[in-house]
Amino acid sequence: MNILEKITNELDTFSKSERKVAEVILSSPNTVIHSSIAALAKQANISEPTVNRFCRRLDTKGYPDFKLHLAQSLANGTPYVNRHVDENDTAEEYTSKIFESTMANLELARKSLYASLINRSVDVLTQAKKISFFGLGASAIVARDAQNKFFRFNVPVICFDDILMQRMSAINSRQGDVVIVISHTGRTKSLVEVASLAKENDATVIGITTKDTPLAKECSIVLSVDVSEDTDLYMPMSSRIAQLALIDVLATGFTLRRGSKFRDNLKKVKDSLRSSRFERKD
Amino acid sequence: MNILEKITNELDTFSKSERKVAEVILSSPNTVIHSSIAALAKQANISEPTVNRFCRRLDTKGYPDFKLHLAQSLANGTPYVNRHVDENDTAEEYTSKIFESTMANLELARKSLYASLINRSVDVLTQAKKISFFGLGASAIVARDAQNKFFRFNVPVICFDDILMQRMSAINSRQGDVVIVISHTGRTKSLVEVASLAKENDATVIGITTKDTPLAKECSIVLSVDVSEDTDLYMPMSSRIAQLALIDVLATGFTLRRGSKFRDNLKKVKDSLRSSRFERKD
DNA sequence: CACAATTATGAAATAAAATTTCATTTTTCC
DNA sequence: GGAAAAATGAAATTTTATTTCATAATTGTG
Repeated sequence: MNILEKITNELDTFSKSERKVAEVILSSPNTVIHSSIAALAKQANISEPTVNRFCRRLDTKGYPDFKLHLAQSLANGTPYVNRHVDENDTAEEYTSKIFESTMANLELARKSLYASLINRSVDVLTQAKKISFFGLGASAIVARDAQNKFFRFNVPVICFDDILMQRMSAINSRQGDVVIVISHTGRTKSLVEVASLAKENDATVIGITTKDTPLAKECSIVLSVDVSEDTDLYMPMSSRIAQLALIDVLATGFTLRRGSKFRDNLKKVKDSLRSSRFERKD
Repeated sequence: MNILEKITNELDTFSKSERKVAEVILSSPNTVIHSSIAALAKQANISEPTVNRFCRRLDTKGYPDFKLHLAQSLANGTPYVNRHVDENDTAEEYTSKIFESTMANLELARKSLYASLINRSVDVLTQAKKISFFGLGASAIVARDAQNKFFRFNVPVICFDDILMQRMSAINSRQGDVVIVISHTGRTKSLVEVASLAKENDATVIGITTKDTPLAKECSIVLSVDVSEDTDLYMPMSSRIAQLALIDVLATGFTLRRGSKFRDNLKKVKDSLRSSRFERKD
């Protein structure tokens, strides 16, 4: 794990002096990697051994080793940590925080995905007689986006964002149909029922949700998209963004699997939109 | 520049002994970052001062500083660059590429946003009598998402994703209304017209689009979201994801501006959804 | 090819930095 | 309120890095 996140996470377990060090480090990690242990101790108004103990507490071998870890955390320019929006943030600050935590969440989401499951999902999607996307609330938007994407592939695709239509559609599904159910929480009752109904009617049910949830249990394939919990009131839901990225992945997998003849068709769809646009001059 | 690349590049300019150090470093950089200068000197069969001189030659302050640079080079195998999906990519590969280029695009988008314009947008949004979101195609999804978010704030908000309703709504707009027009290309004819109509009727028009486009010219405020061009057929549009992040930013700014009493209200909306969900056990 | 000039190298000395030890202070818990 | 435990820092020690300087290797010149 990123050592900066680790420090943030364990902030409560630190002693008073250790917290002082932690604060100095978090506020200007880029300075710290160029400071000696003495300089850092002075900045935090504590002694050198305390800094050393602090480093060991974080499972590093000592101060130099700690700096190495810190340097690695900072390698990507800006550390994509989940920083929380604060009441007194300027526009500049909350903009940065939101973009950064969105990126951090995408990183998290990617790590939680298994290539083999994506492969299987693409398999069943390319074989599907009909593809349905179901979502509610924020996830309804993801379902619509998916419909948009797969519609271009010229395959039978539907999308519903109301409970009744979803139920009816699920009941009418049959072997060879693929139903993709999208829900971040995986606990929305009606969606869990829809998944269950679709499964009873022999459709393949793919869940884009968090693992180990009631919804996940009803699915044939679970594509788990883990993002950090949005416990903070100010923090927007990054889950839908991670879900959209996953839709992109599935759509790309679909395109690749279908081969080159199919891709010519895709280009036609793109070109067909041209006349509705103003020409570019450049 | 990455220090490992730098070593490789300058390999010819090194002296005999320096090359020995370079080779040891290049062959197992991960060991080196945990070695002392003495250990490395011994491994390369040269003296400690030579290692030190080698480090300085590469514009680092000394051996410890050199290790820091090395650690950063090794930190993240792949930086968030825009890598293109290739026909022969495995699921693992295209998943990584898509997530990474999405992150790279978010980074780009963030850089193209001006805090002052976000501030002004939040200003007009908090003052607005009515807020309308208009988008077509992929941007329609963004508009819906925005409606979803702002609806929770208990303000009059509408969203249309068909041309006729957008036109009618634009014609009926008046002073104090805010119209947010979303379009990645900024060249969709009907949307440019809608923006123009809304402006004629004294609404404040905020464009979420690319700068210097026909649409941008019609807007009172342009929030430019630059992402790298999706010239590649396989590459999905990251623009909508950047737009969604921007919506998050606006919504957050809105919440912050409205103050604490308003936020209690937000919490109520969140809580009201609880009964539709399965309880968590943990 | 000799031989000065330049450059590269390493042994030893020095300096700097980090760590350990241990006494003192602070906190916690009965 | 006071003993036990934990936290902290001063000083000593150890480890690590750097500088100095003498020597070796290389280069260029006549």
